[in-house]
Amino acid sequence: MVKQQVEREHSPSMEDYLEAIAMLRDANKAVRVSQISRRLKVRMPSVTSALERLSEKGLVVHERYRYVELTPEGESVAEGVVHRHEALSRFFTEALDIDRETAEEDACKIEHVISPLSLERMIKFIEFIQACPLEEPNFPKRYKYYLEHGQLPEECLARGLEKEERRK
Amino acid sequence: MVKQQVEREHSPSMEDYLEAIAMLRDANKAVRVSQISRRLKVRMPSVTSALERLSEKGLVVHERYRYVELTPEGESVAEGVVHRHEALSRFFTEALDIDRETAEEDACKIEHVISPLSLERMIKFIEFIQACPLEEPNFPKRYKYYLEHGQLPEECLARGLEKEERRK
DNA sequence: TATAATTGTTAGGCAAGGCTAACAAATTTT
DNA sequence: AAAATTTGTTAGCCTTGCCTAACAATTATA
Repeated sequence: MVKQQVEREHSPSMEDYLEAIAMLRDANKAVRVSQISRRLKVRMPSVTSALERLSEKGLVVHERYRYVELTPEGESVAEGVVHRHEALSRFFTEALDIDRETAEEDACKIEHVISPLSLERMIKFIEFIQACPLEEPNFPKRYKYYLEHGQLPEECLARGLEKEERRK
Repeated sequence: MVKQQVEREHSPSMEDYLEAIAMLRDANKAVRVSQISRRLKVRMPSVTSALERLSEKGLVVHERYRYVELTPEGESVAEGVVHRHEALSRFFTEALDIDRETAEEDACKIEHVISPLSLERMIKFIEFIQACPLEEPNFPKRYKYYLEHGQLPEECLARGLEKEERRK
């Protein structure tokens, strides 16, 4: 069986534009070039030319000097990006206990390249650790202890010692 | 306090070249343009021009028609990339139980964009789950059960049921 | 060693995606 | 409504990073 890399449909840059447009619209209603420009920290001419490329692909509708809208197709691409972003961001904050800012930055980059499988596993991972609180000092707590103190908490060490005992 | 994104020193493409050169050298000794070309699946002229850019940055040494070598600086950049790649790949396979092929692909992409903090946390995460085997049906096992069966294993469900009981 | 095959380079093209400068439309202010 | 401000576009430039075609050097083979 031949490895067939599924070529990404849209570039990171294009995905960023679509995501920004979707989020501005959700927050503001009408989306303007200047807002996209500020949000993505690129100059307005860059936005204009990006919108041209997105129009050609049928992902946005944009008439000169007017508001920007997503086509249904663009909408669904944007939705996918936002979904990946949110899952990643949750995974970083909730599973790895990373600060929100770093989590957001990493999500912004990784959302463009992660495979569907890895994403799904991260989502399942969070579901799992939230649904399976076997002990009171449960998984996330023990993990955080390890992060803070650089060594395992009592209940883990106890086990480890037992093993060493046996070895002696 | 202003957010100061640490601008990545080298592009994903440049990092890929450095990584490939380091790995070919470790496997083969002398590194040739054709090998890099095959490994990265780009044509030879692309390699030639990439090597030119890398030379300008002082990361490789390459005389026309001769072998390719890393400078100490290029060496250390390559080392960083390889390190990130390996940590990511381990995290995907060992923590998320993803197949090696997908793990490698994702590592190849994410190694260029992940923050030092997130990487460090993934490494710590693996250390932790390997060092803290609190129960025999321990974390990785329970997680895999959840992946396979779509529901929590016995020992987790028992707990959940208790709670539901209390609610009634 | 002459020839063939392989390897590598040069030249030149192209798309993406950013930028500035200059201008034009739209909107706001007076 | 005229002037000023803001917003958006056009034109044109630049870099990265890939490509093909043609040629040149190197290496292997007859």
